[in-house]
Amino acid sequence: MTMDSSPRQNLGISAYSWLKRDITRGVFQPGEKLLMSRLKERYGLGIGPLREALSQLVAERLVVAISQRGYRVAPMSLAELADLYDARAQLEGLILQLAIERGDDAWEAEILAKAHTLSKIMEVNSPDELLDVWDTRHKAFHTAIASGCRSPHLLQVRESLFDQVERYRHLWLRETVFSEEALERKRQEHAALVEVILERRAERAADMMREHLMTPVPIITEVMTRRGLA
Amino acid sequence: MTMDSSPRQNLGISAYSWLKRDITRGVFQPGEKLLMSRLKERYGLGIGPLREALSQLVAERLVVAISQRGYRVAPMSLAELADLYDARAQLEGLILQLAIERGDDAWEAEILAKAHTLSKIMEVNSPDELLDVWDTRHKAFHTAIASGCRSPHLLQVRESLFDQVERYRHLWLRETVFSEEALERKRQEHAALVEVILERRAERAADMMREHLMTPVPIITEVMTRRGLA
DNA sequence: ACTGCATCGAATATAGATACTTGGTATAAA
DNA sequence: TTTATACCAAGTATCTATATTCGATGCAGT
Repeated sequence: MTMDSSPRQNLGISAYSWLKRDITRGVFQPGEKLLMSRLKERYGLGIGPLREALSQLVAERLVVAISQRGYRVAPMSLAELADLYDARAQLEGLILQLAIERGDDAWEAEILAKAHTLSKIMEVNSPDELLDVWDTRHKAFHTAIASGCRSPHLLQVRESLFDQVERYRHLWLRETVFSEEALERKRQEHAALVEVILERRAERAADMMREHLMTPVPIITEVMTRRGLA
Repeated sequence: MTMDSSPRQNLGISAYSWLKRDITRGVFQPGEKLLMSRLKERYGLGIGPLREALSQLVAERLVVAISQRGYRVAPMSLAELADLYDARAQLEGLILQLAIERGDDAWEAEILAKAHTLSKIMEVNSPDELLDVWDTRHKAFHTAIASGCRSPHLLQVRESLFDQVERYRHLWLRETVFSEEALERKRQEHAALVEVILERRAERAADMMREHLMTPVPIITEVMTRRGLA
């Protein structure tokens, strides 16, 4: 049988996924030194694959390498928060304008589908499950909108900024998802966004998108200050 | 003496620079398999540092990794050429609009300085030197314009697309720099661009920038077709 | 001609050797 | 007495070399 269930994934690639997840989830603090001995123990891997994974994360700016002095988790700061969200909002605005120019009927349908799935979340057992489900569907909704631009490379660049922002966004998620009031506001913003998009009002839609994406900034600033991360 | 002149750069980082250079310069063909034995021999390094360098290049999409089957140079295609240049033109347009909103007097001065340096190239000994000098100054000119957006992360994303496009751009360079006619046209486009930027006409400037950045596409398409790279 | 087996080559991982940095302590000078 | 510097020891990153595993190719046998 050639249908082997184990495609034998390269250990470096697995190490990459696990490390990325642990960094964005805050298992490793910003600025923290990533000791090879610790990582070896935690993931049960040799140094080689770990160095490979770390090299990739350096390229994605989630980890910084200091020559001959090992690796550290990239630091977080209020300045980076502001710039990262601004850059992302501007880029997403551009992508949305292009999507409105270039998107077809299937694109519109996909947006409506994802918006519906997002707005109707029920039957969740635990708060953590709510967070996971809402987050997944929220991402899917925004990705559906962006995909209309039909440019793989713009979408790739969008992904890259998204990965960098994820650590900050994670701080915001807990504050938002567990507040019925905040959740309701998001619901309204999304509905308004969909409406303007379907009317193909590019300029207005881009403005709304930029504004929508900037709303978490004050909240995250507050959380970071409170926790002394700034 | 603590002033050691050798900061003892990690071999992985050097390997990264050399490999990147050799890939963008076409020493390794698109799609070509990167044999560890070959690389070891060529750069005089062990496998470890090479794997590190390759991992970073994978994150930058210049190399693709096939699990358990080593690494290959990322393929080139007409489809990627078109999308890459489109994405870059759109992004650069956005950045220019922001730069015109946000740039100060020092920014304007820097643009004028770089434009002047670019337009007055003389005293070159060889054609290859002309290519190098012109390319360096051309990049500096465009970077000076972009830097006005004051967003490190947008500039970082711009760099990333630029690195990906460099292989294609290199094909175009030889066709343009060695033609006095093409060079003169570029000179005029740059002058017109500077004029509109200094007048702070954001919309018009962005349009011109997008158009300016798309001009190499037909030429590169022609070269690729001629050489059977498509 | 096709299938199964063996051999070869390449990628991957681990383990060990080397060289660097860092923190502490002791000594000397102010 | 205090401060600064130099030296020493422990820990850590980095590299090279070796072993293992996986895939591919060629040959032989049916």
